[in-house]
Amino acid sequence: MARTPCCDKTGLKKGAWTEEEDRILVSYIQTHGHRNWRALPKLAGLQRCGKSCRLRWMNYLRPDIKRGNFSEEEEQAIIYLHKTLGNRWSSIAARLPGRTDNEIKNVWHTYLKKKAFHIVEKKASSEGKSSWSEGDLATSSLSSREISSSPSITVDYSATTQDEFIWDNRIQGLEIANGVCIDELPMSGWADSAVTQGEFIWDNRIQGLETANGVFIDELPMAGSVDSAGFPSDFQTSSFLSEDDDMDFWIRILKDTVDMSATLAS
DNA sequence: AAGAGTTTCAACCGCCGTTCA
DNA sequence: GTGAACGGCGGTTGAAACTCT
Repeated sequence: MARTPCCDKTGLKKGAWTEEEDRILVSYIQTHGHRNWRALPKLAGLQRCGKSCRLRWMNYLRPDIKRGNFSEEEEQAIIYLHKTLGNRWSSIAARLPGRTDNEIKNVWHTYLKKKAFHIVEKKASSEGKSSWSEGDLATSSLSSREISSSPSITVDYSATTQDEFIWDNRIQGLEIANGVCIDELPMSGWADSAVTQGEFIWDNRIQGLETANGVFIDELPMAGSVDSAGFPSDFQTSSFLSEDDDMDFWIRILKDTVDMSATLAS
């Protein structure tokens, strides 16, 4: 069966938005919000499809959008987060306040990718490797320490409320030291709903860990604004793990996270 | 000055997961 | 349980701006 189009495009305008269209969209959203993107253009009196309105608002008109060039710190953060998350632009954008996924994607493809390659190339050269390829970027054990000699990544985990906020730099330090973002751990799809405490078998150890500790890993208190202190002085930063560590790698991160969470909460 | 080539980035497209009737 | 509607996402496009010759 043919897929239904997102909207009837006959008579709808495409291409660059005019100032007048922007004004209408902003005015409508400020007054009524944007509960239903598909219905919005008709209600606002715009000859655009709902998706186009959403994109324009999310990527350009939102009041919290930060315009202008990316700072050195933001570039370092993108390179580091891309190494960790891959092309998950929205996940990367969620950690850079005021920046959109589209903007980050554009910046990556225009010049940051080359910059990251340059760092990998420099590393390969210092290790006596004669040549490098695009794959090296994805597989290299590039840590934030190699991206910048003094990492200063400003990350905003604003997904949960400030009331629940129990944060200090140790969790960020845990992420940086291990080259991961804790809330991106591969938890979904692995868990066996039948698992109980003590039944730690290969595929369900993560859920077992949750059960044993009475927590949900993705609800750990990691949200809130993080300052850019980078590595806390008392945190071990010399333990970047290779991809070969696989499940043990993740288990160790989760165990550390659970322990840390308990310490912070007490 | 002007035309060609390159870069930038806003916008579009189509797929996918979630929600809801 | 099912399928349509919807929002969100990443890949891609193409016009405008910029640089080079």
